[in-house]
Amino acid sequence: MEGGMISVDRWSKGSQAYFLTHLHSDHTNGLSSSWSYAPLFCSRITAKLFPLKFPDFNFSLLRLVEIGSWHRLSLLSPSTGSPATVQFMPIDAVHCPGAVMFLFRGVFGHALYTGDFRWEVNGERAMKARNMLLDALDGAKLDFLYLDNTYCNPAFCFPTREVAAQQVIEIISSHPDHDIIIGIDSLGKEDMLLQVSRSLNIKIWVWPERLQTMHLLGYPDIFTTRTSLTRVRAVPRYSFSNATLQGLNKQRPTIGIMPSGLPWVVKPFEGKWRDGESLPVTSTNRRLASDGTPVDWNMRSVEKVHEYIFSVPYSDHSCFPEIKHFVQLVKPRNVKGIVSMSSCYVNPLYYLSDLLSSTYDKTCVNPEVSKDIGKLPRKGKRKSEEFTGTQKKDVPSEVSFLGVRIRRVSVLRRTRCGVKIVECNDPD
DNA sequence: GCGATCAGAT
DNA sequence: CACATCTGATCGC
Repeated sequence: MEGGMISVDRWSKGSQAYFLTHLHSDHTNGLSSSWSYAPLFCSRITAKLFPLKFPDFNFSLLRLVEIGSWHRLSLLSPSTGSPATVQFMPIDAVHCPGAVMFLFRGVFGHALYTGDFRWEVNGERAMKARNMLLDALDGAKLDFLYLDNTYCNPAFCFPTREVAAQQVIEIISSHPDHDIIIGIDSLGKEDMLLQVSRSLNIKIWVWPERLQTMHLLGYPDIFTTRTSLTRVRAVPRYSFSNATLQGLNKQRPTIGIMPSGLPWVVKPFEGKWRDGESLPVTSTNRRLASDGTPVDWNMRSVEKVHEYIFSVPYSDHSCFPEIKHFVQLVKPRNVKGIVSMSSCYVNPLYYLSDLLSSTYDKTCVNPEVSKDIGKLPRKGKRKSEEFTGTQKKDVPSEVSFLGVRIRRVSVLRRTRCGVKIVECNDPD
């Protein structure tokens, strides 16, 4: 939309202020060293890491903002050109280093963009952040919530990161003669590695850029780029594969550990499981209930998904019970998921409809969304079929099994897009 | 030839 | 399915 005032994790031209929640690349699409549209607000840690990703950026545009403080922006109303004030507060998202949510206050009311977040129900940092948010709202309801709906499905329920890290430790200590490969990204899961290192009194190998990140973040000297110093290596997730592990095992006995909220799947599951049949723990497959929704993910624990590979439910995104807890807390009038698919749309309200029906402002609901409230997921598995037009067609089993609503388009691609907030509601 | 965008894979 | 990331192809300049 033309004439927006502020953009969050969205970098196209036309806003007067831009906000970056964290430095994962799916939130920086469109940002580059040559980007220079307007001031960019982010947390202190994000600003510190920023040059690693965008070395030639015009840093005079960066505005580091303190978590827990209200900041005032004087902007111009896009429609009238008259001055308009927006206030905002960054709040700890407890996702990866530097990650924050942004709470906005203006003529539109209160709007919260969560970015990616994990607020464990009894987590110390999450509780502090939760109190900060409630204090900032001061009894007001949230008018707009832009929610990290990555795992907004009751099928997703995983332990705290501390428990999951303990599972990693147990896998490593039960393989005393193996080399260990752990798949991680360019940012995030540092605390898991720290917990492993301390508990087993062992250093952890990381690749050179990652070591630089660790140093900038001020982690103690437990990370190294010298392979001879440790049998535990954290490697980029994209370089972690079945083939990699098979290759490594020709040299030395090696196991891989994949920390993820999603089971790490070697191959997509094509077969059929009878309802009620239990899976062996070594299986890579998941069982479907008769309505097509997955079971067995609840309280899912360590899973050996391959001869050499273990999947551990360590997630930097909130799982469903945490999302539910969060939504109950902020009582939003309007919710929009920040993660969507171009081929299928996971309506973030779907499994929250009971919670939202009392507070939800029906007049703000996109008709597409309101139609869905109270509807049941589609049942059963379908055969894959080319999508056309607007008529209902059969959908791939993987899509219906997630219990999502289908919006067909030509490409199968996940998108995570930021948002542009304009003067009078109408988010996006 | 370069950056932005997209498809595909891990 | 997709956690986030990289590589390679293609498009427009």
